[in-house]
Amino acid sequence: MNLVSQYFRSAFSVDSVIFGFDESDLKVLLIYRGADPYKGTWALPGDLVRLDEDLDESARRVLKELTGLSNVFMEQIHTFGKVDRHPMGRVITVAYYSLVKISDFKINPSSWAKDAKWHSINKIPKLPFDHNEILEFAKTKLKEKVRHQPIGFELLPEKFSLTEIQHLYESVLEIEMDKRNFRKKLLAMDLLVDSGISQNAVAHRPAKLFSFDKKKYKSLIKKGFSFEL
Amino acid sequence: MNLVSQYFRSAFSVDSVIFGFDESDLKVLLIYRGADPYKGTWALPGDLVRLDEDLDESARRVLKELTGLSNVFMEQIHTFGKVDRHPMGRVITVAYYSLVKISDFKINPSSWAKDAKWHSINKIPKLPFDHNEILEFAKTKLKEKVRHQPIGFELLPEKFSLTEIQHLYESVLEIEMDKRNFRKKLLAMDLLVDSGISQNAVAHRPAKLFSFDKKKYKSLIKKGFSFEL
DNA sequence: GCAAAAGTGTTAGTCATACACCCATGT
DNA sequence: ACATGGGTGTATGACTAACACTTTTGC
Repeated sequence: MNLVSQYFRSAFSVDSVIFGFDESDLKVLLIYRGADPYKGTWALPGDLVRLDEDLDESARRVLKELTGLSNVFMEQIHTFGKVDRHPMGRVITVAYYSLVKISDFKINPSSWAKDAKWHSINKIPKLPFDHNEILEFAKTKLKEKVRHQPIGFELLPEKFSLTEIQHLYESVLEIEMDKRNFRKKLLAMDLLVDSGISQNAVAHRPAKLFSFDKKKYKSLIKKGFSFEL
Repeated sequence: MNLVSQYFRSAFSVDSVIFGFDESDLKVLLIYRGADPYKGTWALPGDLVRLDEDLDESARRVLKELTGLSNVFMEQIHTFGKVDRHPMGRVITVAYYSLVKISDFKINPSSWAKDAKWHSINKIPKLPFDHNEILEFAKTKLKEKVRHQPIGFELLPEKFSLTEIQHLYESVLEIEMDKRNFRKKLLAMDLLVDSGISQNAVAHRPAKLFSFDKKKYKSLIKKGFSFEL
């Protein structure tokens, strides 16, 4: 048996955990599978990697086909490679997660996805393949990352209130945080700019809206600053 | 073109960054390739994954073939999948790192490795494929991990002095640390047990030797303790 | 007795935590 | 006027960082 017949008989896929945040709730975008295997079940979006595309490219293609979005925070999580994880043959999958602003787009059903819906992170159904395991890895990775890099903002609209960002942290980390201490720490980093705008039409004192100063963050990084929340 | 002919024409490999520590120096085990491609160059040990083995199994097999060791700390780093990274076809590689005690074994040259040698982390030659990039990822991952989990001990003999473990941290993290503060913090965690033994035949005051109490660590973890250095 | 690394405490400053009331708006 | 969430400061304890001299051994 030569090398080609012995080894070059496998495939790899990418699967994406797409996180969004809405109404104080962390959400994940699941698709309703329109193709076998597991046609007709909720699953993570993903696809086989084409022979002529890089892994990261492939993950971005999947995201773009589904959401139309392309400049999005995305990172590799882990690769899952149990022998029998895929019913059609030896397929390992490289898992990615990405962070999107829910309000930025409408979902485009595609060839492999008949439908797609946001699912609250606490109400995830049983998923096919090893997708529940992948999702657990994604949550853990997001928890670690969000404390050491200012990626939470990727999930919020351009302008947001301090309470919104706090709720985001609380729901990602699954802990409660003290309002005064949270604000003190976050504002002390000097990475938020007061937009001068406030909420309106809310039945309480309107909150000031801030935005994240990406340029300032990058320049602070160069000076040795390290984000931590 | 059906699915099999279109996609099931690729392979995947595992590559291992095997770290060791000796004489105050972090080292990496490189092999001298005995097979094409890149026969006759230093490279990371690795092999194609067999169709009937899990990814992690495969990484452990590579390590065992080379060193004979099997109960070793090992963790996945990242998966590298540029289209043209391998000259023989579409091969993505899943990179792992492991931490071994250098004194525990002698290297076994194997089918794919004509020879193997420890290379100081600061003197790594140009490596084939994307192996230099993999090594950089491994270093970064190790730096992050060693601060949040007591894995440094995996690189030291059963019994070690406080100065040895400090040097290990210094060379992994590429920083200098204060002797008194380091000891205070480490001993305060109450994870080291004084073996009652000291160094001998050293031309200075002999150091006490300690060992790491794995059981105690596991029980503290359950109570919510989190390691941090 | 000299060289070499081991071992050991205190102080000052910074950071994390805990905590409660008044304010602005819509209904 | 009431309900709702927005906005703000202080005090205490914990942790971090900086720093220098004595001890034990081999040669």
